[in-house]
Amino acid sequence: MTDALFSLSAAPDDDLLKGLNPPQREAVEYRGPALLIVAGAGSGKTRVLTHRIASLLRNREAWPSQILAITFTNKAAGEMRERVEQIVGDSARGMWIATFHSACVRILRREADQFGFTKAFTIYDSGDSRALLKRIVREREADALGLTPAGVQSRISKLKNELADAESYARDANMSDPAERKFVEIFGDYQRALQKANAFDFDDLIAQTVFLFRAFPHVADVYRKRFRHILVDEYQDTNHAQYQLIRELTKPVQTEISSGGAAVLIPEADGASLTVVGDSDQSIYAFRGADIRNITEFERDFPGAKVVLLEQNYRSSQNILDAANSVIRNNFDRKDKRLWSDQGEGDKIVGFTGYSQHDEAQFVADEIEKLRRSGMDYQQMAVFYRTNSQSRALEEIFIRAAVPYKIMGGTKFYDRAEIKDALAYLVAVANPADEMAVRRILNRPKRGIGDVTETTIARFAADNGMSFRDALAHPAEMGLGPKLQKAIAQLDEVLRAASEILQPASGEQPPSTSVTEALRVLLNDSGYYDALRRSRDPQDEARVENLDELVAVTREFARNNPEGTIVDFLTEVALVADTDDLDDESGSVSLMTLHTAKGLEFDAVFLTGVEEDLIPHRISANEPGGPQEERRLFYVGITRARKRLYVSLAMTRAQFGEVTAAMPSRFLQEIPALLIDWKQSPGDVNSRGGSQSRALNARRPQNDRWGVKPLAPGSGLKPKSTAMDRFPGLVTNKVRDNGDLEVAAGDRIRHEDFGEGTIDVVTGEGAKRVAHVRFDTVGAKKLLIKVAPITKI
DNA sequence: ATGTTGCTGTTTTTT
DNA sequence: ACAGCAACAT
Repeated sequence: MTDALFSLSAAPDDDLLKGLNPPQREAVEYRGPALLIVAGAGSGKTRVLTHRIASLLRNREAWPSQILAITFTNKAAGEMRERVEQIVGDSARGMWIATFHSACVRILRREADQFGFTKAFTIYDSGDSRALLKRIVREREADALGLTPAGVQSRISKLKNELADAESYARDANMSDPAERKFVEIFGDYQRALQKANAFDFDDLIAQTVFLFRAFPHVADVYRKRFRHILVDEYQDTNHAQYQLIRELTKPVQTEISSGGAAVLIPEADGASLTVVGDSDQSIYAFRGADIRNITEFERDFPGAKVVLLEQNYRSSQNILDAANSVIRNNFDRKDKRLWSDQGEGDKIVGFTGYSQHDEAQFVADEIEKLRRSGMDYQQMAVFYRTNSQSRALEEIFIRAAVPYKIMGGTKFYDRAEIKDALAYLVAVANPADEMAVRRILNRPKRGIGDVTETTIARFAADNGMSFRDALAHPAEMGLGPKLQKAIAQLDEVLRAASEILQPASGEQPPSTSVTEALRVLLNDSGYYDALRRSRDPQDEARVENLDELVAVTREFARNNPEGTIVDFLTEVALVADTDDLDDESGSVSLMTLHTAKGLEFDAVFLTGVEEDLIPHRISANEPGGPQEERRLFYVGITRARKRLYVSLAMTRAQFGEVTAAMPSRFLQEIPALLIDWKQSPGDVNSRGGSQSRALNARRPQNDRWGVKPLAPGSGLKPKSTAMDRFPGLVTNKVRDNGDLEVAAGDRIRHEDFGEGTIDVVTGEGAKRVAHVRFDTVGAKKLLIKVAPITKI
């Protein structure tokens, strides 16, 4: 890093400011107690943040260890660290660049002993806490009062985000309402269960850190003295607990000394300097407690705060920005802000209306291939949707069309049952107090231990004042059959063996490979692996592969963290969502929800399912501020696009197993008509009844907003059903298998939907053979030979 | 204790 | 459409 060394000694900031516009420079250079950077989409805020940090370091205004930068996702944290490292080199090491959650975990692990936890505490994800609540709701027989685990969970989460606990809530609650009383009992039970299990749920990570700081000011002071510069990204999405955490950290440090019998507070250090970056137009997490007021009232909260506005957009073409501006303008109650660009108009937005979600997906796939042929890489394209369930139709079509894709977020790797089982084994060793984890693995693989035996063990543990885990060491004393005794003893033995690997009795530090080793011992000696391999269920084959993958993850972890412990590993998997893994298995299109898309950018963006009841989502209609938040979500989607933006919808959508008619989203009409080039407008689909194949459709003249020609009575409007009739089995769920079909370049084929064509080339092998076909009428397409409805002619 | 069947609600977004 | 689950059967 000669570069970094050089720049450390060179005249400080010139290269850091080069290429920045005036407000950006000011955001980098301003020094003071509080700075708010209002950063519109694509205005270069990450650049400003990283340069600001670099400038602090270079000018020796701060040591790396005095900097705390908080982001919302691990991915963003990783990117920021990387970019700072690029500028200042290794001195970036000691900085805390982390998410709220991981920063809090670090603090809590250090201080756990102070308030009744151990360093090895477990982090419960929402699945874990729902499982726990399910048990409590059942025990308390709360379903009779209309309390469901999911409902209770979301209420508790909201309360924790407001820093309320069971007691404080009970003070204000209407305790004459039996359901309310029951809820308070459940909340209390839940919190005690967490404490007993030495566990925190997601919301606790933040809230308990705040409580810790408030209860132990001397602990808080340690961090207040340490962090002199605190920077928070995506500030518009902070909730109350996070806000209070920041407040605690930025308080001045005072020392109490007694002088003449009276205690006097002497200021010892100023509060840390706080920089926040955000854009209230991109606030999309109000539903989980984000409070937009944190940013709108920043100047009141931190008097004397400096505000810098970044409005020039360096990402998108003007047409895209115009669309974004015209949409967001419809939100009242916002400061007017207009993004502008000097990059020129760019291409028009392309619109398309499919007859069904599959038709829509086919359009997306076709356009992706067109873009690819024009030279754009797949990894520069993204498809967004409002709900995860919408990804299915897209996937089905993409597989058939051989479009390489990856789904970001969604059903997570770590949510799979076999992975959770494997992790529960590790947790049972690392944190034996976590009864949920031990119970989970009790009968996995099947050991013949059912409900009755489980209760017997729990009873024995309670009677003898030992933990559930420790009770497993005494199977002979529970009056169980010999088979059960043996099963329990074996489990106990396996856990013991793994514990010796991870936490040797000798007290010495286990090698970094110990996690991999322990996991292998646990999965093999418990019989888990064998049970899966013996099974005839074809899904179990995939499960074995997933477990192999998990083993690979532990190996990777050991490589990256030579000092890493089992607790570090479990922290990482608990906090690192799949969205974060930057697996640059390059060359695939990214599919994700609009929420996941925040903070990302792509050359080409497809906004799909732009329909009423989807975006804005039906449920949002009843929530205060809901429709506005949906509009911001749509705005976030639009502003992710650099060059090409597509909006698409379907006239019918299968939901809950039945097909319903869909309406164009109100947000579509907020985009000026002349910005959209409709390849097929909602009007086309309605008035033509879908009688023509899309590929043959010329663009309709735009008579009105959608290009709908007024319908004469009795005109050729066909019953709606024809749209569907015309596309029977465009996507069938029957799994075709052409496995043995031999095709080669030059062959003529016939496709059920696309007609006849000539094969240009065949790529791939085995089940993944792909035919690149030039059809006579619909142009070039790629087809996965194994599943395509084609015949040779 | 475990496997099978038919019923239920479910799909808003996530650290 | 589908997963998850209670009730019933093995």
